[in-house]
Amino acid sequence: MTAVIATQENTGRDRIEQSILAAAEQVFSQHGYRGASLQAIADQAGLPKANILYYMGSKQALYVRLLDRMMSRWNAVLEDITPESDPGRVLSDFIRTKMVLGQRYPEGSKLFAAEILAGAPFLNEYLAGELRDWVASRAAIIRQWAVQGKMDDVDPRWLIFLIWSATQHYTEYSAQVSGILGRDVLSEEDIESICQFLEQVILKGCGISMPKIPPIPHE
Amino acid sequence: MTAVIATQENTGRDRIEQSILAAAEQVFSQHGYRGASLQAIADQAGLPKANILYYMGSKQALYVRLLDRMMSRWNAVLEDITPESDPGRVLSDFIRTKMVLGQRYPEGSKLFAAEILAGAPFLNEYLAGELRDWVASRAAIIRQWAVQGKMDDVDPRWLIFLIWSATQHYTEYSAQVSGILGRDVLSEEDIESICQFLEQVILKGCGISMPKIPPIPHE
DNA sequence: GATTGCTCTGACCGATCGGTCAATGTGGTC
DNA sequence: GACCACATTGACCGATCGGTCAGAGCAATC
Repeated sequence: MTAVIATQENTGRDRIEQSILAAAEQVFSQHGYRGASLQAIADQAGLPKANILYYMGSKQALYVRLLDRMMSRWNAVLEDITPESDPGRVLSDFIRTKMVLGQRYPEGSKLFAAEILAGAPFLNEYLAGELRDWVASRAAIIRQWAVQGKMDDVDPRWLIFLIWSATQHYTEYSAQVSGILGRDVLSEEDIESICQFLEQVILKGCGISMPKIPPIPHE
Repeated sequence: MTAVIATQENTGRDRIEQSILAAAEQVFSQHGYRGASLQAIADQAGLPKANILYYMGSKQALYVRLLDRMMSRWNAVLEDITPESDPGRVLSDFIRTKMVLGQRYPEGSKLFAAEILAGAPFLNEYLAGELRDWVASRAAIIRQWAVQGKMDDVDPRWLIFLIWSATQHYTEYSAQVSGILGRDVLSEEDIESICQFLEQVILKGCGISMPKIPPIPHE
């Protein structure tokens, strides 16, 4: 009572905003933009509804902010590959990185999926702009790997989509995967087993020998 | 005016129901169960809102009916495989059948995806029951193929999920794929190119030689 | 202790939600 | 043409939607 503790900052603006974002991510990811209600987000965050709007301005601003946050988490993926890179190592890392990202931000991934399902009304520019360029540049490098004989001559775009879809499946379809496997969440061993399966099948399927040195330790 | 045409049956009950189902599938697939409104469905169908409820009873009944219809379209897939089947032929057919289904019923596929994203509130029983058994029985057969040396010893569950996700991607993420490829819809050539890629990578990745005879002509 | 600048929130707004219902229309039977 | 079963739909219900706002709470400054 007498001592003033300055470090805790328990009700700081930042902390409140983060809790709102976390609650909103959960609700939006389940029901999409239209299906989510500010009241549900407020209940999830344990705050009055008016408080959500005080901090976030509007439903749309809150939603866009979540999309931006999720997209920023992807920026580092496949950032530094070159025609000289080892395809096995790069693709193996790509698979594991995407898998880890999905496991770390399941709500964010589902939010992204719901946005795409709705026809990407808020992400059209991003998809046809930044992301398109991202894919094009990576595809160009992969094509060079094929020319160099490091791998089979497969369409790089389909390869990228394959890795995206195969890894995303385990977060966005977690309800289906859980129902079929008969457990609520995937264990560490499950994840490792899936990663090894995807590495083995995709690399071998593209005519790439497995990398000798184990990939970067994720985390 | 004078001649009564009895064959057209332009306002028959069945025709109206089908048009409502088509409209509802489109709206539900975009916005999910919560996000879809009966008014939007009615507008899409060109009918008054009360008419929708007269034919379908309730929003939930309409939704469940759409889910049932979509699931029934899957029943024939991988129905008649045995331990003696040729893995290459079976998996190749599986890939093409799933791809064609997704292209034929894009709204139904997206509806299914939205339901899973929401946590599968209406499909929990199905997933943990019928579908689980379906996967288990197919997985058992695939495992026998591996024992017989027809293919590598990969986890059949991950293989099934891989084919599901890779094919579904092109319908459920069509907005993303379109944005990246820079065209509104995938051409016949695109689809064929994707099928060949998936066949090649997945079969080779599982240690299966490509089937000599081309697969069943779809359609 | 008066003033100031945020933080917070109950009460409220018009619009829309899923759903009900009474009234009217329609086609066939006797 | 009276009757009947179904088809159709405008009007309405209470609940909830996203969003606004006035005012209470509160800590710091003077």
